[in-house]
Amino acid sequence: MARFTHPRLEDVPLDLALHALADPNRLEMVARLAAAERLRCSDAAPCDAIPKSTLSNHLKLLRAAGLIETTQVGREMINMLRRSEFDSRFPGLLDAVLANRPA
Amino acid sequence: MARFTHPRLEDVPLDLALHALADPNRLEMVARLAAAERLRCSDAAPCDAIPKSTLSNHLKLLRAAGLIETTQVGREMINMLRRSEFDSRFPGLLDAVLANRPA
DNA sequence: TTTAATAGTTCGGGAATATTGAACCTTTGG
DNA sequence: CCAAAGGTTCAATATTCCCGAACTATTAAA
Repeated sequence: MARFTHPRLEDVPLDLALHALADPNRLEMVARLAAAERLRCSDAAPCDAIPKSTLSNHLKLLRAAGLIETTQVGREMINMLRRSEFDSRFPGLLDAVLANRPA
Repeated sequence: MARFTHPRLEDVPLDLALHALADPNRLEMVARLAAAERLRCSDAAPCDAIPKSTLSNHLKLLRAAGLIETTQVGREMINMLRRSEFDSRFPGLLDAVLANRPA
């Protein structure tokens, strides 16, 4: 019954977006999603040491920040970056953040 | 005896910088500093409703993120943005954030 | 030279957030 | 139908944040 709610980008405040990106784990997840189009939750994980519930919570935050969209496919939750929408809302922001991400 | 410690920009992680910017009050303060060169703490405040101790704490965070430099002059603490240093460390980041700041 | 005011910092405790183990829900394979 | 896979939700713990009260340092006034 897991249905997700996605905000309209115009309703996402800058602070929320920045806060979502201001975490090493979430940023890594965003980077993976930026490189991969669509990923299951477990594949979007920044590492395997992170608990499932924490991962789920991070994804929820990224959704609330308008960064990702999640849809259920079978028993998997497929995540994808809302890149063009996010870029329209905050021009240049995601590029700048990703470009400055540590190697 | 208030002497402040400023990090080398190379020691500032991206997450810390983003976290510092991911707060409406602090972002407003950064914007004011970006427009004014040098400001006393009370003049850098985002509004007058904010308690002194909270303000002081915000400034401490901005310092730790390498965003501002504080020096004591008489009984005032003068703050200025470390713009060029920050820009060298995180190219395009501050510009992108400031450009997307709400009106 | 006291005294008082200005400009902030620091400390401590309550409020708000984050993390995560355990229990749970759904879908699919056998 | 039963068990496993893939996640979510809940609740308890841990962490972080906010702000009043007390404090420090510098300057102005008396």
